[in-house]
Amino acid sequence: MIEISLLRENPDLIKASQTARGADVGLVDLAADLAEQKKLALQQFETLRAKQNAHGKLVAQAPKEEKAALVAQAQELSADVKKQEAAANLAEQELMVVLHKIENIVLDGVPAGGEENFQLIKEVGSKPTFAFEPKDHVALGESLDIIDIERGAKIAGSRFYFLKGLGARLELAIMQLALDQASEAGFTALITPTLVKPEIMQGTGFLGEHSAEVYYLPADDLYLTGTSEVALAGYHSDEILDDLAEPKRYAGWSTCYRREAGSHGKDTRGILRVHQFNKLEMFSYCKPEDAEAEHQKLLAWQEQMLQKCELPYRVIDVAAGDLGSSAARKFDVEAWIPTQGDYRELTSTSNCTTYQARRLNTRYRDQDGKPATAATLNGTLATTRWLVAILENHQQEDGSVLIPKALRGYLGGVEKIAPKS
RNA sequence: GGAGACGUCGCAUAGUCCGGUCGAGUGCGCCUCACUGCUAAUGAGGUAGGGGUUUUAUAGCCCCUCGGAGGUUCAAAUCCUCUCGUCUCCGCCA
Repeated sequence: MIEISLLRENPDLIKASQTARGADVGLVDLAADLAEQKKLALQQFETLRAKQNAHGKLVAQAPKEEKAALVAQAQELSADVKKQEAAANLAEQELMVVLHKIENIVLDGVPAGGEENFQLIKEVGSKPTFAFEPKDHVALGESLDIIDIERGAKIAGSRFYFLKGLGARLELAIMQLALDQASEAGFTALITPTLVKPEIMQGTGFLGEHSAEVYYLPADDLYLTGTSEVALAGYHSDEILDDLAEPKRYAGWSTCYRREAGSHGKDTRGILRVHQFNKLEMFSYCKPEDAEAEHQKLLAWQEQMLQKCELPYRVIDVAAGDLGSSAARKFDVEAWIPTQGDYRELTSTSNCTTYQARRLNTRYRDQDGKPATAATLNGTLATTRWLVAILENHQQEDGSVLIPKALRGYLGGVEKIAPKS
């Protein structure tokens, strides 16, 4: 949610942002009008209520014989107050509906346009060259006997899979490596609930643009989360954090569930796009003025992980139209996938500035001890999808896959995964 | 699943039976000041959040919030309904 005062003070900034996103610019003037109406309605209500309160004190103190007359007056007042209160509430609701539709103000420097208008920031590492025909991760998973997609489909349907043997251990190794790195960097590990109540799903904004993506359990009125960001963002909701001199950093591990409703026919092969996977997510709460620096740090930590996994990658600055509504800027780190001849997203980090925290009412005490809205940022540090990049980039001519050195310690020293004979 | 108790301003509690003098007392914690070789102790004062409004500002005034949502009433922390959460006992079960 954007700041209401911004509607009055700098509507042009919001409009420019909506334009860059290709979002509805008309919402801005509409919201400004509604805000004004709400304010007037509220003031009228407050004036009447003040009268009613003052009168109520008279009633309370009046001697018995005068009470009946005073109560009769009070009854009239009460009716007016109720009417005006209802009007003020209605105005508030109308404002909120429109306000929630306005997306976060994109930061300076974010490229305008849609998905294809991203800006390339850098390319790191060298793409592998193969003297043989490289296999894709599905073929490797099968020949190494570490990914079983057929049986996944048998028991749960398409986009489900089993990780087996060293495949299962490799996934845990990636998670462990990421968790260790995060812990060293000062993150607090959190294993989060993956079922949440409607108001949390709503509050984190995932029932808006992503609602078709979300699994829902009607019998219990609970939602399955598609990322631990939901739980991590809700963690400090309705709280005032005492000390944000240093950002508060959490590393949330959870299984993630996604319906992939809008992606029929896309990435149908393998485990690139699945209904269930594991993810380690970084999440930072910080002062708004520290948010951009924190964003760079999250990005640096992500790159560090890619480098530990010895993967060639590029970093892109995602265009305004391709940002989530909460994000003011987003960087994706994409790994090279040899058999696709293209880069694919392994991590994504968003600076949500105060947008997300305002809606969830997460604040901190500034230098004067006054509460102010915090900024939130999130970024992936590891997911199941990393297996795809690791398997494909590190495959050898003999059909084996070399394990990146940084991961070997988590696999009991195993250096490579060899095909089943 | 059954029975019951509870949810109040950082923490602990009073207030709820019998509605108005309660936006709310006390203790602890914390902050400021005084006293004091230092610390401790003691004394005085302060100590929730949001919104609006007046003012150069300090500050003041008004409105809302006693887990949440409704309702009754001229008036609700207090009465009623629902809901969420916590705890205890019983049952059942990974």
